[in-house]
Amino acid sequence: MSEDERRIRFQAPRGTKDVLPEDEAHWRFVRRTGERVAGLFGYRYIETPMFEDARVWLRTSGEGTEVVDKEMYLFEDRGGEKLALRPETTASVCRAYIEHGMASRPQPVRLFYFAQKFRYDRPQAGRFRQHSEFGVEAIGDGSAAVDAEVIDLLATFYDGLGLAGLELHLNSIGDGQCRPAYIEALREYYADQIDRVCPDCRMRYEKNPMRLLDCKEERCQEVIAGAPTIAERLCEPCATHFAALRTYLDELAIAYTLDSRLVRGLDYYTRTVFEFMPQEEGGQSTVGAGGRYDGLIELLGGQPTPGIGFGSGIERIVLNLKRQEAPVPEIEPPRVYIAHASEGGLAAALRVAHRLRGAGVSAVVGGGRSLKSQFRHADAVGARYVAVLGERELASGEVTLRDMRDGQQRAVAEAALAESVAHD
RNA sequence: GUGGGCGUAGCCGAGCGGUUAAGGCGCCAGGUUGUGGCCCUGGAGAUCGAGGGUUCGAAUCCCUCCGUCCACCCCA
Repeated sequence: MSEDERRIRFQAPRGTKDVLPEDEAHWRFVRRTGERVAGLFGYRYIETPMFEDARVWLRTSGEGTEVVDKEMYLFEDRGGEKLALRPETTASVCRAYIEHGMASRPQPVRLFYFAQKFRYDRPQAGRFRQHSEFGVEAIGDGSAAVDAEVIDLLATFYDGLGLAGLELHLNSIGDGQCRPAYIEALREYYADQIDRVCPDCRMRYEKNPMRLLDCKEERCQEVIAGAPTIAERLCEPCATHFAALRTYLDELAIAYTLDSRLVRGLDYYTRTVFEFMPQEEGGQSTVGAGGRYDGLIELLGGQPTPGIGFGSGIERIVLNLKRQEAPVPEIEPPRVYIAHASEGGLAAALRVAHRLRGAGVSAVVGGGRSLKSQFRHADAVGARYVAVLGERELASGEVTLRDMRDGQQRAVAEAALAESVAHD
């Protein structure tokens, strides 16, 4: 190794980040809340590989979408398999549903997950090349009641986190029956206005007309305002489904904003689509989003099976919790810090710590330094008690126990230590 | 993929052509005889993001790259 190579300072790759102990309280709170709420709704845990056959996404996400065209991490392994780092989780879970014959389980199959996703984006605040998300999928029941359930689950999750000010945007984008006709109507409308819109929109007109509605360019707004909406063109079944969902949401007292311009970035969505976003203005706003995907299982080679789910980015949740200074449960510091002096003291300290942990009491053993140092250290890590094991204690068989909160000290038999520190 | 701001020790941050590269936080140690939080003293820790150039001389000026942040795009 050359001198130059030896001096390399490694960094986490662009767009990735380390989650450090400073963030532990937030991350574990989000995780615990997700697990708890998923349990409340009867959802079961699933985990799928971080990479798999690239076709799982190439076949489902849609050509012309950013995710497939330019954001996937594609690679070949040593055996020549064409693989991709998971850019989104739903298709992966659906693949598992088919592979493991979950159609023969009671329907719908309710699943939740924590997963990393990878997209080759240009990073910015709240946007990463690797991010984590909490998500659920309910597969095998096309009823609007399941749509309401999934949205309710996500709202309950945010509520449990104490995230305030999120607005639910809701839309129906129709299905194979009505969407083609709508897209035709949209194209017809835009055909006359095509010279008035931005270059991006001209491209959208060709490749992905639904996204025309999503354009933020000033010059396109007037055109969008006059465009036909999907709402007025939904086929009877889609309209009925959407109306039912709205009734259920009203029943659940879940407020929402109808947003006829809400379009998702993946092609497999049908009917219900939704997004939760903070009310403040700003780019990377969406914290959680999802929708129904009634054709997806079939695209992956399974029997026609309806499904709906959402994903919610944990980095963005944590960002919003911090912005709002929302309280999160603190991480418990070690209960007992075991300070020692002399060699025999260290061995005894290890034994005492082992015994405390066996009794369910957290304990850390001080390093080889002066007692003064060990006390400073104990204070710095926030230990409630310090147990001293020095020559006197080794001789007497009792440890000196100091309550760091009030400074009171007393001698305690080793066997009684766990009990002595158990209560406040 | 496009445009812009920024990059000095783990963190914050002064210096902006010639300094042994401030200061604060944090870390480590000491303030006598086995003990924390406050205070005092000392110490470790900086290829001044990287490479190239201009100059007698560059952390300070120029170029390239990398990283980061913001907006767009897209999305969680």
